[in-house]
This record gives sequence, structure tokens and C-alpha cells, in this order.
Amino acid sequence: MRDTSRARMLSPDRLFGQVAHKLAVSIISGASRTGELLPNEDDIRSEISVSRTAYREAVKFLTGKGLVEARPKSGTRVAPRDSWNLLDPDVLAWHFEADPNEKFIRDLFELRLFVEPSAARLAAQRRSEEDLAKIAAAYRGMTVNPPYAEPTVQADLAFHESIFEATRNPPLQCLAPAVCATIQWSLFLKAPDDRFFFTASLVDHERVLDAISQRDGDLAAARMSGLVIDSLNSTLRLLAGRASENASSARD
Amino acid sequence: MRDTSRARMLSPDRLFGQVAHKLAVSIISGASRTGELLPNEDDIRSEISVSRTAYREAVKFLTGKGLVEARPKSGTRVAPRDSWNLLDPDVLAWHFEADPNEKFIRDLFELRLFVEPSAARLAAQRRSEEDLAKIAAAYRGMTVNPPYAEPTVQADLAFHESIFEATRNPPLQCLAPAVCATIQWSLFLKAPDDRFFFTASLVDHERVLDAISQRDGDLAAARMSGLVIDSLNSTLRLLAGRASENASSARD
DNA sequence: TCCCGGATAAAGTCATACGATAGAAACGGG
DNA sequence: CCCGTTTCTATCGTATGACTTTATCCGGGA
Repeated sequence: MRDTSRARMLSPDRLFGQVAHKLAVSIISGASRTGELLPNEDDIRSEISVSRTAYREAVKFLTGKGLVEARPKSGTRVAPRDSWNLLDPDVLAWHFEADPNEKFIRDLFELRLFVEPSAARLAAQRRSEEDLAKIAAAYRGMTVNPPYAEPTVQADLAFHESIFEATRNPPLQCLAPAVCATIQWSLFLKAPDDRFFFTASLVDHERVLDAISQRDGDLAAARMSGLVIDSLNSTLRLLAGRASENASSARD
Repeated sequence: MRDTSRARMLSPDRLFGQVAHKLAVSIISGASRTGELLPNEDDIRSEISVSRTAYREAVKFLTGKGLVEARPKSGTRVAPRDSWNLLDPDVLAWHFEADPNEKFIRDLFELRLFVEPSAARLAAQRRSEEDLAKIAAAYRGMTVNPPYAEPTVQADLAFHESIFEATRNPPLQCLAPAVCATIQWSLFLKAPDDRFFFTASLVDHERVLDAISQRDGDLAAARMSGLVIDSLNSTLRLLAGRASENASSARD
């Protein structure tokens, strides 16, 4: 799993970025428990042979996202989970790289269910012609490419992102990465040959597009709600399948 | 305006934190436009007489929040606004320190209106006894202290935050800082002697508490919705008053 | 027993140096 | 005069060593 968020994430080519990534995955995956993280700066330095500068910049980067707390003398610790910025695009990406946690996916879907219908309503009310064109283009991108192919996924994400853009509400738009991450994760789970769900999903999307095109806010909200619920159900089914698979393979 | 978020923000005692704060306010207030930010590292260094280390760590901190982009050799630029993490607690705090922007407040209220009723519904369904006790204690804190006094404000924030906690949905909880910031801002605007709104707000809160206590999700959502709308209307009235004040004072 | 102060360890800050490269300016050919 | 190429400089990235600040811990004294 990679490149979960479409937003430009931290540059992987910078050294501090690599260090931050490594630390973040270790933290989020639970390999580093809430408590002492880095035995001390020097140990890390030697372990991954990186200068103190780069290491410290990585720590500052993670501090900004609430993942770690560095206090003099006591050490740099993994922050308690409830101070993490779970909606930060990077943190989301790291989550999906480190921790395919079902509860987390459920929670994100719940959030989607609260937010996306409202976003669709606003989009229907406020969209410009350019907004609509963008959404329509994204929908078209979903139809002309093969199911579950990369361009299709990108088009799907663009569809939802464009709707957030059309709300003209910047704080609300900040939730788009979370929605996109959820979608990408659920698409990643799906069997690539699950054409039934795909066509159903396509219809859902078309109906939303149609409502937004008509500037019918309530309709857009209702249809978006249906879309999310369908996606949730389908994803839960897949998760259940996975769980039973794991159970049976564990039983062997 | 200070200490907008109740979450422990970046330590102001660290030097890099001061630098980050200074830069952030300058960026968010619009003093630094989207484009070249720091004429170069050395100029800043001399202007505020701080070492390059501290300065760079501040930049990394802000990079993590999407405020700036430091590209390899061309310079460190202010990122376009739509890549800012507007829901980050620090970014919110900086906003309210730098930019009393009416549109932004409206947008945040809109977000509240979408999210808080749903959160209240979940809280009603999932709350433990401890959750309820916490919410009830916060409500009590609002009643026993004088209107608009600091303890009352803190109790108000605690009320809403406890509801988010009771949802048991960590990603959703990440929106609590945004809600708290909005509340704090609207309380800050209010005339301290506006007792009419205060008692009305108190009743709104009590009704929400009651619904959560009864574990009635729909009721809790509806009542929270009413609470937010009341608060919004009251705040808009204040903003309108301010605007006309400004207009009249500008006319003089 | 409790309080206070020094030892200590870890992060914080500073100064300096070198490397790499994007972007601009200078240059030369057409 | 225009445009491609080369050079050059500004700027960020990284590394290193020294020194400062701060909080914890521990031991001594009241």
C-alpha cells in the first residue's frame, strides 16, 4: 500500500523525510509503544547512520503532527494516540501503510457518512460551471477506464475531491484527504474482478453527479449518503471475508 | 486572542516554537503572500538573531502543517492556502490570532453544523457512565460560574469535547479542536453582559445533555443542531454589529 | 520523614563547513 | 537580434562538534 493520499506528501527524497517516514510507520504500527521512543538521539543516529540535524528535523516534523513529544532530559516519547492528528494527510498515509486496522476504517467511513452528504449538498448549491465540469470529467474518467485500474481509482478520488472543492469551504475541504484515503483503502481491498459492486458504484456516482448538476442539495445529500453506505457495506463484506480467511488459515 | 485551543500546543518556551509561531502568524495573516517567503535563511537568521538550526526546525514544523514548502534550491515559499491543514489545532490557533476573518468563522460554523449533531448522536448511543458524568460535570461548570468568565468558557469547551470523546471515534475526535476554537472565538466576540443569549445557550446545552443521558441519538442530534444554530445566529448578529460599527467609524 | 540542592542525562541551540543543484546571468553561435 | 549553452551564484540539504538549558534523580541535611 503506497501513495495513499493524492495530496503532495512529504518529499521522500529528502533525508529527513525518510527518517520521519521510518519513525512514523514504527510509531503508528505500534512497534514503538506510547512511552519512550528513541532511547536517545545518539543511538538512533548510529542505528540509521544519519546526522543529528536530519534526525532532529524529522522529529520536529512529527511533533507538528502530534505523533511525538520531545522533552529535555526525559527523552523523546511517542505521544498518546489521542493527540495524533489523524486527519493529517501524511498521518493517514502512514496509517494505511502500517496498520490495516478494521476499526480505523470503520471510523473513517463513519466520518465520511457524516461529512460527505453535507458536502454534496453544499456542492449542489454553490457549484460553478467549472466545478461541475470537473466533477463530470472525473465521473467520465471512471467510466472509460477498466474497473479498479489505476486511472479509475484516480478518477474516483478526483470525483470526491472535486465535490469538496465545490463547497467553497476550506476547512471542510481539509477533510477531503481523509475521504480519499478511505476510498483508496476500500478499493485496495476489493477483488479486482468484483464487477458487480463496480457497476453499482458507478450508478451511485452518476446519480450524485446528476443531483449536483440539477443544483438539488437535498437530493445530492441523499444520494451521496447512499453511495457511502453502499461502499461501506461492500467494504465491510470484504473485511469480513478477510477475517474469516485469516481465521481459517490460522486454524490450519 | 490567545490560547485558542485547549489541546497542548507547541511549547512557546522552545526557541524553534517561537520562530514557528512568528512565521505562522505572518503567513496566515497574509503579511507573507503565497510566493517567496523567506528572502533567504540568512536574512531571517539575522533579523531575529536565531541560529540556522532553530530556524530550520521551525520551517520543518510548519512544513508538516502544510504552511510552507521548502523546495531544494529555489527557496522556501508560502504554500497555497488550500494545502494548509486548517483543522490542525496549531493552525487554528494561529488563525484566530492573526486573521479575524468572518468567512472563516462562517465556514467553521458550517463544519460544526455538519459534524456536531452526528457526534452528539453517536455520543448518545455509545456513551459510558463516565462519559456522561464528564459531560454533566462540564454542564454544571457552565451553570455555577459567572457568564463568559474563564471557567465558564473552559466548561463550555469541555462539554463539547467530552461529547466528541464519547463517540469513541478517534478520527472524529480530531475535529474537536476545530469545534472548540469556533466556540472560543464566538464567545470572545460576545459582549460579556449578553445574558439573554447566555441563558438561552445554557438551556440548549441542558437539552443536549438530557438527550445524551436518555441515550436518544436522534433527539441528541436534533438538539445539538439547535444549539449550534442558535450559537451561529447569535455570532452572526455580533459580526453584523461589528461590521456596522466599523462602517460607521470608518465613515467618521 | 520531608525538603533542598547538586549531579546528570538528554534535548536545545549555536557556529561552521561542505556539497548539490535550481535558476539566473553571461556568453557565444546562428 | 534571437536563442541555446555554459558558467556562476544563491540557497537549501547535510554533517559535525561544542556549548547551554532543563528536568529528573538522588543523596544529604534539617
